[in-house]
Amino acid sequence: MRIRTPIDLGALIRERRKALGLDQKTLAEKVGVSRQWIVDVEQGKPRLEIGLVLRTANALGIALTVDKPTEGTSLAQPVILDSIIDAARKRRK
Amino acid sequence: MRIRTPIDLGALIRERRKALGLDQKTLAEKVGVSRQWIVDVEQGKPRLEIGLVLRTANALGIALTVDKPTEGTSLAQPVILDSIIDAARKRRK
DNA sequence: ATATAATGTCATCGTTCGCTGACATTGGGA
DNA sequence: TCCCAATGTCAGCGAACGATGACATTATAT
Repeated sequence: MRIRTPIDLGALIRERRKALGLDQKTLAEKVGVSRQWIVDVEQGKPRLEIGLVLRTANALGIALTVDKPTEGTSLAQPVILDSIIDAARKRRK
Repeated sequence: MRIRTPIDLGALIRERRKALGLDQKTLAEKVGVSRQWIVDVEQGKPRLEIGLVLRTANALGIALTVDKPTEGTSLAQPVILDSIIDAARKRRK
């Protein structure tokens, strides 16, 4: 399933939360945000923090992935991506 | 490749921007944000707006997808969820 | 039908955002 | 080597966030 908008992601978070048998209060406690925030993200509010959104997705076992560019394009190989990410993490610290 | 944090996504955005031969100013104009915002997202700032982040990814042709849970399996196991959440809490503090 | 749980909605407040513009530093082409 | 492009960094400001708590509405269990 393709994620294009905050509404797409919010609907997925709600679906997965219900599939896991959790209510909004329980998920909020597990993620470490307010229940109001869970309401907001499930409703697809566009101005929420990307860090909290990714954390919520991770907490629900939602694996966001990016497809590799199709063969023939000149984009970077996976190993280069990994080193870029490693470098970014080092800069963060 | 798996996107877990704003830094993961920021590094990917920068890599794809360069692969497309764009500079920060050009991408900013294409997305409709400031160049400062592009600097921020590439550096993995966690508190940026999810709506702008997704719009930037879309503008670069980055397709974010979510794998469906395999048929017959129950979703993520509770113990795995708990450890992920515990890790998230430790990072937040 | 009733009671409780879950969700939706709203307001307040301290904090941070995104834009803008300027300036410093680094990268890259000639 | 030089010059310009690209990127990094910084500050001020109006607007919105996330937490909190309360209340209304809907869903669900009995």
